[in-house]
Amino acid sequence: MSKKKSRYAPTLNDVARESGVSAITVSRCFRHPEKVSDAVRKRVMETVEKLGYVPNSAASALASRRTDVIGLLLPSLNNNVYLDVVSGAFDRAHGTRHAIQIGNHKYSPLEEEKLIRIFLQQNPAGLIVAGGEQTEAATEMLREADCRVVQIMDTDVDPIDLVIGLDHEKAAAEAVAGLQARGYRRIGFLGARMDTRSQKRLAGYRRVIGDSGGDERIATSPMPSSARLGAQLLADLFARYPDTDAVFTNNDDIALGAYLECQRRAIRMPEDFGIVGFNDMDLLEELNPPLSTVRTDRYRMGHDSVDRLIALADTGRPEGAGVLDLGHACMWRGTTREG
Amino acid sequence: MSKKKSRYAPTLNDVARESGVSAITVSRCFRHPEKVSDAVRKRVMETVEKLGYVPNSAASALASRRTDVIGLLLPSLNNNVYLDVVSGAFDRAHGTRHAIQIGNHKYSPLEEEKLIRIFLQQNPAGLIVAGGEQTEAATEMLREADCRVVQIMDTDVDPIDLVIGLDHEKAAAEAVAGLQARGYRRIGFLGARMDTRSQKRLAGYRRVIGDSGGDERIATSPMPSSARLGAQLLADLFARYPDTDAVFTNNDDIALGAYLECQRRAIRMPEDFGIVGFNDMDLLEELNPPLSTVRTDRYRMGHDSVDRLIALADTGRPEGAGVLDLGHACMWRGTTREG
DNA sequence: ACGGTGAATGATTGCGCTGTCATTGGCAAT
DNA sequence: ATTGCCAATGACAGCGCAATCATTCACCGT
Repeated sequence: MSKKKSRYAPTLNDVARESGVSAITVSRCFRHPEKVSDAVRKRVMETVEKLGYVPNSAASALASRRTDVIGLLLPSLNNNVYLDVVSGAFDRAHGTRHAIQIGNHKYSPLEEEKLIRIFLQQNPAGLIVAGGEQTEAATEMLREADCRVVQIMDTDVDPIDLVIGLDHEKAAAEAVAGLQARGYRRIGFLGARMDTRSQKRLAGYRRVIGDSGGDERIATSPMPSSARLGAQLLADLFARYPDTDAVFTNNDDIALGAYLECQRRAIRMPEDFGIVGFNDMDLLEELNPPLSTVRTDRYRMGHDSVDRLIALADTGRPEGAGVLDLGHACMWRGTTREG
Repeated sequence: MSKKKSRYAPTLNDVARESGVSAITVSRCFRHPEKVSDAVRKRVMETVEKLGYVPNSAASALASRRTDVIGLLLPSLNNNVYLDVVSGAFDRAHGTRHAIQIGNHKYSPLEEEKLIRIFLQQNPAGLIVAGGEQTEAATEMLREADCRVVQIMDTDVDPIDLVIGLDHEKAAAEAVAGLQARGYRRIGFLGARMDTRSQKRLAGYRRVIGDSGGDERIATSPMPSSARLGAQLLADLFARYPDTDAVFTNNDDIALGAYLECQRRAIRMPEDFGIVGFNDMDLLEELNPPLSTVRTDRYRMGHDSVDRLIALADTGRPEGAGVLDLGHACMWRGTTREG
């Protein structure tokens, strides 16, 4: 297995010499094509094609003190929710000069702070953070950073530049109110991995239950979400509140667990028991009956974040601040009665 | 929203001055710590900590003509299978100086070739490809590359350096033979997105069916996998072969679709019908009955690939060639009869 | 005809780091 | 004591590119 040293890689200078212009003009053809005459640009690009020139991103980054990297900091990679964000981000970046660099801090604020520091040191074109519970220092770094920052997932955070997400409390409240409107009266909440967003969903649940004068019935766990855990949580809830007639859950994994536990106990859905999940994972629409849930647009969060960052990088306009609420949609399907 | 220019970022020279050594010694503390005396290294590292120094990867890459980036080229990001690979890769890279850079070519060999070219231009520490059907040019580039290449997913590819995967045909054959051993006699195959690996699974099915003198019953689609499609494929199969008594599927999404279609038709599993999926997605073990499937270790493929690449990068040893078969495990659960 | 104007292009310089040598000094073998 | 050797450290140059400023030249109005 002999690895040859890679073939000679052409540089800017090679392209410049070959096309009879100076190196900087070739550079401009890539970074500021509008500043080069059509004739020259055409000639240069042909040479680029001919030699198979690919810009050296390290040299470019060093000279310009910025990169075309967009950082994407996520709390987990074991979760379909973030896969969708990643997918959207990559789709948007595809074909542009921008690269997505993922960081996974595993729900650790300290780890996140470290990653932010490392990412910022590279002068990224932008940073997308799905935090919510950053350390003080992390927030400060993001605020001071000389790149744009998009905070995704939630809308009720303190905005740095741009926020793209949804209001989890509101979405949860709507789901719970929807259960009430469908005649369910003793509604419980199941939640795992109670991160900030789950807390917000719980708050939404509490608000609606409180407003209607009902009793809270809550089963949560700090463990990561899984269908198995969802089943356990429902069992817990039944043990404490046997007359519970519906649950709103933290997410679809937990909802699936509850759903299957109901099947095992031969509890009829939606007649005798209602379930509403959160996120709307594709698979669960196919169940019999299909799962009612709250749809969120994670793909678009990833996609639009990158879209905005690219737009800002290209135009340089400082515009773009604010909060973009992607909203949600309650999908009333087979695990809840007709409204 | 005023973005200050980022605070002054310390450089190697700052650390060097502050700790009373030369810049190159500081550099060595990071790249070749064994070449620096303990006393000096300790002092330097304290200064690094104090100043919050983070190496500039662009400068490092430019000067050394190599990066600590490990490329991970995948055919899809909409698929749990690859999420697991990504997850394993990131977990292993976490805390090392290595970064994982993902590329998504969406099952397009031409796109893959382009990505390989771009990635190689950066002098990555290593490249992980989940291909199987690269273009001629792509294969050639990988062969000539002066970084290590790990081919994952399959074992029956032409090895460049290291191959980490499993034998899909064998795994499929075992699953189908297992169905036969459990008394199923008219076994069908359901498959979506018939990429090379799916083709291999189909080949395994065909071999076993052929060897046992049975008739092939195959329903496939070029569409991406989904539970919905799985249900359709099973319906197709029943339309053509009403007496089919079991199916082996391409993957778990399709299996779930078939499973749910059986539920809708009130076909009893495992008594009257058997289903075996492929991949062993966590969720499906929780169903009632739990899905029988073929477990594959995608997480470990990602994890071990990065592990090997890091080991090779650190030691520089040219060792490491060969094929690492991670194997598979048939999980006989509730959708198949006892053996 | 003339200077003014602006678009197109070029020359120079340095980004922060590491490869490659060179240098120092301590220590063992003779 | 002298030599040779090796571990520890340093000086210097240059990686490939883009920011900055300088230059050229066509074209305009007067």
